[in-house]
Amino acid sequence: MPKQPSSPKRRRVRGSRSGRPIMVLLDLLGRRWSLRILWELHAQSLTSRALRAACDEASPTVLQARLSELREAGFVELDPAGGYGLTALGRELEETFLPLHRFAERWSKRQAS
Amino acid sequence: MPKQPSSPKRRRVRGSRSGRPIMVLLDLLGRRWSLRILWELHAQSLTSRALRAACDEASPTVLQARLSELREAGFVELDPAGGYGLTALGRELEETFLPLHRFAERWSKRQAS
DNA sequence: CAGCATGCTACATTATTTGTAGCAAGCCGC
DNA sequence: GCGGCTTGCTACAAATAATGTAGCATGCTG
Repeated sequence: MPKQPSSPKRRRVRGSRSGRPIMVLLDLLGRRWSLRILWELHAQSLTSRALRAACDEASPTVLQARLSELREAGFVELDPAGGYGLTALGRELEETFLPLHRFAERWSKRQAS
Repeated sequence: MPKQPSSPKRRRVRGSRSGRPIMVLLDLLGRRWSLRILWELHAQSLTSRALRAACDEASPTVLQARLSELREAGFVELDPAGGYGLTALGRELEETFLPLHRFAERWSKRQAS
């Protein structure tokens, strides 16, 4: 199977050897704080520090890393006058998550287990 | 309360100090392979090894960890006769992601940057 | 200029993930 | 009941990613 035989040059996309867009996206969103960042930016733009505060004071290192990735992906942008915000594309993506909120509420109630 | 560690010496829930369901969910889904697992289980149940194959041969350690978490969350279950599958709740959650597929396709095309 | 906020980086400490090997239990044909 | 197979799952060292704290350079405002 397509495994690195012995010369570990460099991995490909990370999280996906297939490169199928959905896999790439799933992996990107599956990194720590990615979903949370998109979520927190949902209502308004935030400065990097305000975002950090919104994200339970996550370390600036990861936040900055995620922000770079999300910017590169075109979901987030740095508005020169007012911190980070979602792009049109990012907003589209974010809307995808809206049902998640309702789901989470329902889910937490069923948490009898 | 689902999770609220009473000892202040150590970390709290991980990913959320608030314990708001959506934050807990966002954190759970934001762990590596969580989203992917739910995605791969979308069409059919898979044995742990088939799932591993579907997930680019991710290490069984994480897969097993994620599987436990997702089972505890009530999204996934181990069908004695046929491997892992989504629960009704898990299927509900998974349906939330369906628009993501279309989005990913569109996104990959706009990947001019 | 001082005072403050911003985006971002350094870096040592921890935590998580990876990769590989392997276990015990169940099933099948023999 | 013994190989030969598959299953779910675990061990564990090495690699990678995240955390927490400090701090830099820049751009304000007064």
